[in-house]
Amino acid sequence: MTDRADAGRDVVVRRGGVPEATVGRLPLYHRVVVDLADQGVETVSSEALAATAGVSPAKLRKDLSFLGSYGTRGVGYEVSVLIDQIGAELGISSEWPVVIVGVGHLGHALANYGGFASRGFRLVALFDDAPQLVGTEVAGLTVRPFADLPAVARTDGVLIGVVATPAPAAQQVADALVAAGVNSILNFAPVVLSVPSSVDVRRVDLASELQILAFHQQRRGNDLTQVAR
Amino acid sequence: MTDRADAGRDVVVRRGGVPEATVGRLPLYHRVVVDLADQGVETVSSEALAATAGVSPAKLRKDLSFLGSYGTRGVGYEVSVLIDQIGAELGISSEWPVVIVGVGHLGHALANYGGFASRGFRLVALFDDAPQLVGTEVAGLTVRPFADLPAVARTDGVLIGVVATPAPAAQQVADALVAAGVNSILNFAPVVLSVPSSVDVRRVDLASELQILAFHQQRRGNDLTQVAR
DNA sequence: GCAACTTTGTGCACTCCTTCACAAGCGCTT
DNA sequence: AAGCGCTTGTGAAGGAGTGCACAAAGTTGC
Repeated sequence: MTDRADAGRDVVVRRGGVPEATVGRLPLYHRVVVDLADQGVETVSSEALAATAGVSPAKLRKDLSFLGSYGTRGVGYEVSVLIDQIGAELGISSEWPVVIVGVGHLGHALANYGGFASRGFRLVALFDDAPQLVGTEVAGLTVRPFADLPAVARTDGVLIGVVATPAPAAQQVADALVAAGVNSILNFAPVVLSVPSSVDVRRVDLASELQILAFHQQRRGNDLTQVAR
Repeated sequence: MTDRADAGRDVVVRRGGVPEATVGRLPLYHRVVVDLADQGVETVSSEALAATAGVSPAKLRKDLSFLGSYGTRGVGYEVSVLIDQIGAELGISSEWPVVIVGVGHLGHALANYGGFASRGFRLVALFDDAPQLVGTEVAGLTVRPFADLPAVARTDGVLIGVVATPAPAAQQVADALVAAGVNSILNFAPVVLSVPSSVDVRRVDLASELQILAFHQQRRGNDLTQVAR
């Protein structure tokens, strides 16, 4: 009866086995501990850190435990150790070359975002085909025509690309990125990109976020009218 | 937080009980079915719709089933019905007034985002205290000093606000929004906002998204070196 | 050097979400 | 009008994520 009951699948995944939900919170934790370090804090308890990050202490401890045991019982976590360990897990030690396609307002905003270098990213190129943009300088980089993508991607080994174009252009931009060897895409265009399964796409969509807020707002409103007679 | 012992634990939550994970996907579904309607498609199966939205058919059907039974067995879903039902669930019939605080590149990009009206939102004001911005016109609206917020919020009944300021200003902007009666905040500043528990905050953070991509990229690379000997 | 105190790390139970598999139901064809 | 093929809707199972509670392990004070 117990033919394959002992198959080692029930074991909690260890090396490299950080749960997805935890991965999603690591950048937040990283930001918070860096801020603490800037404020001169050297040691922090899970309770204080959790409060700052807006999560529960138990969740925070469990998340950190996936990276190893870097806390000191009775004391807390050393901030510098957390920065190093979370950073290592996120690959901040490496320097990922990144390109942005689309230099409208959004592309401008992203290019001028100050936190690239300190988080392990290096912005290597901006692409846009609008004639009035090509050749201009944005955030210290010269805007290049999109046709230059393959060359840049090959030279710099770009694996991560940001799509900040209008919706109609997004799919063919994504296709070109994939063809150029990019296999992680951050998509700000309000479309669902169709890419090979080997490519990882994350979608950031203003309207979706607003609609989720509105949904909760509406539900709250309904509850209130019910509760408040 | 609230102790509601009588909450239907055995019974499947019914009226207004759409699971959070489903809520997060409804805007995506809505966008996809609207696109289909624009293309002249009148009927769609869960399989086709799921493929277009990038989710599994079973998940899609279960998600839609929380809104009611609006499909026809053997045929599929009528696109126009889905638009109406998902729209109703998301509160698109109402028109939520929204304000944006911070009119840098990001604020510009958000203000010029075309999809507000068609998704149940109405952008009622832009705020920024930079002297060179106040009084200028952006996306058909005149940029106003942040001090005008309370008046606008009261007049238009604003419940949803977008924070597109630099990090240092975000917290006090959030405080002012809350004081003005806004209780849903979409925060693009890379900080954790501290707000009363009655206020709903969603955070959109470029760096976090990139870091999650980088994490997977790194893991993929490690796997490859391991697998490929 | 020991006891009291503090805080981590984690097993366990529980809830939430996803996937599977199939009966129920609808339209089309013959 | 009856059967056949297709697709929805949904119970049930499985898996992932969260919260609880406490033992383990470190520090401080005496």
